[in-house]
Amino acid sequence: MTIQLVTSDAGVAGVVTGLQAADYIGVDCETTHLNPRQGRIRLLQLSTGPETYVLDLFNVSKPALGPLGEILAGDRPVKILHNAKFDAKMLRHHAGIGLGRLFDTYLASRILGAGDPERHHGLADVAFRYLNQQLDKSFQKTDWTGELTEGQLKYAAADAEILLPLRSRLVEEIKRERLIAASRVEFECVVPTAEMELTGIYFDAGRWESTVDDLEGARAILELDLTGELGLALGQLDLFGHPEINLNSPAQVVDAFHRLGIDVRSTRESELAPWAARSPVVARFLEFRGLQKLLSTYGRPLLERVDAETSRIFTDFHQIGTPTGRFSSSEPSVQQIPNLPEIRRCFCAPPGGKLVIADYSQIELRILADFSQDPRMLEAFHAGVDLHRSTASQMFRVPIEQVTRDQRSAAKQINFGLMYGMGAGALASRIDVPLPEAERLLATYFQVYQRVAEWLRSAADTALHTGHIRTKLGRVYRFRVDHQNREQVAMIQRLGKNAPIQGTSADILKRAMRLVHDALVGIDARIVNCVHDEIVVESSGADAERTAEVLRQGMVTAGQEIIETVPIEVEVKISEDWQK
DNA sequence: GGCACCGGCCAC
DNA sequence: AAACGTGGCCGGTGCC
Repeated sequence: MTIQLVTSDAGVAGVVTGLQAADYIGVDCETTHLNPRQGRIRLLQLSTGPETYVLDLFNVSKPALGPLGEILAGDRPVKILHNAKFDAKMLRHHAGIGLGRLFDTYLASRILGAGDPERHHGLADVAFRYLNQQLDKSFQKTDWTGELTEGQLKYAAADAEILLPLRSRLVEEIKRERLIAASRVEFECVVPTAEMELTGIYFDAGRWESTVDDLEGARAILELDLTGELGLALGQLDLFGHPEINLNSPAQVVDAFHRLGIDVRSTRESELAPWAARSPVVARFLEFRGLQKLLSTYGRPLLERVDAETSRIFTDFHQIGTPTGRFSSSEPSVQQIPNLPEIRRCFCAPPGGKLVIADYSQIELRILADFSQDPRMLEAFHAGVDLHRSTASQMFRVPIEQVTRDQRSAAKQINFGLMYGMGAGALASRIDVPLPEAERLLATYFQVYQRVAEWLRSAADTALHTGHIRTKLGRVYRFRVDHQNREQVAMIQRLGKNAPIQGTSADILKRAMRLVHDALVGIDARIVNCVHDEIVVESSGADAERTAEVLRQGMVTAGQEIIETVPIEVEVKISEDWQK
């Protein structure tokens, strides 16, 4: 292979010529920082295999990259990258370049890894696993701002060059494991995810600050009160002779409760809740803990995440964040923001804009209906009736309009719980009935939905006996089964039921992300968040209605592509802020 | 001081 | 006691 170093605008034409005939090109960036807003691209490496071009972007101007941008944005040649989200963000932010058709060796490796937590997926790990080749990553964290060394250039070129043979090997594996459809959806979701991260979520810090002040005031009063009462019970005094206790220490709090005759084993809410009715101190403690959770996790930490210039929060989305295929998000996680109006309303559109919020209606139960082909469940969804009400009506043999609130609630608990592999014991405690009653309810449920019962059984069996499950798209989750370990066997049986459903839901959301992203071209709108069955788009006020229609259409289409026998419903709302 | 673990709890 | 799946994050605790 040869390396061609390009250090001026004049050199770009030669690169374009060299790349045009290629079917595949390896693409990689070296940057001065991992965060696109804090660092720049130093090197852009492009490899056809025999030829590797290394462009020094400190010395090549953005306009000169135009023709190269067209190659990168197109469908051919296919771009091969390792963790393309990173390069996509850098190229979009600093060079205004979008990525077209791509193959991501990182995501491919994760898909093939099928959730194995032992496997690592850095480029060197993947190159070693699939090509048996040692890759030197010691230059990765060197200083990319100054005069570049021969070693740095060779390292940079090698990273791009290896992507071509790596793709070939990974494609063989993907075909062998029948993971083509899942890979395609993942690859096509990279650019929407990258752009969502770059956009960030607008946040009203002023509003949140005043809410935090109020909550802190309320917490301070409770803290004073509880420290007095519980600290006194403990008999602990500080230097000034005042009662002392750490309310954040479950051990100390349990101890204090014991001394007050409150016989609890832990301080978790479900344990304390029954006492709260009789004991004001327990009630106040629970109130304190609620505020403490809110403030410690979301209060100041959220404010510190707000970018001062843009008033936006930039989070990391992990496209394959879980073995089932779901996204996860971190620093901060925007998938676990409490569903409280005073918090959610701070995630809003910038002045003059709108948030368009769309979520799938009961997508996991629809997936269960599709997998099981249960005639009664299918019929309920086709008729468009309230599924939980319909379930209750059939279980309790009452007309649908006579279903009581408790009956519907019990049916709902079962509908949801069974997808997680819930047993009679868990059901009994959730709906507060004796165990035999819960067992009877489950038996009745399975008489109504016989095919659901069969599917759940066979899903658990498949997991246990084949050691893997697949989603509708064919994504695989593999587990090691130790048949001697009873707890683990039970766990795998529950996973066998849940993972295909949860994973299929993730498949659908990712497909939707791509369809929506593409359909929003030309509309003043961009995706700002996604939460498992929900996509949030920020738009201008003028384009909100169009955005809503595009969003609904994209999500429905994605759902219909992947589950064909159950209607898909998407609820869409236009709002100033992130409220349901 | 950093790391791992735990109890606890937020989202879907 | 734990109890139905997937994550991330907090403060406390104990270890090196």
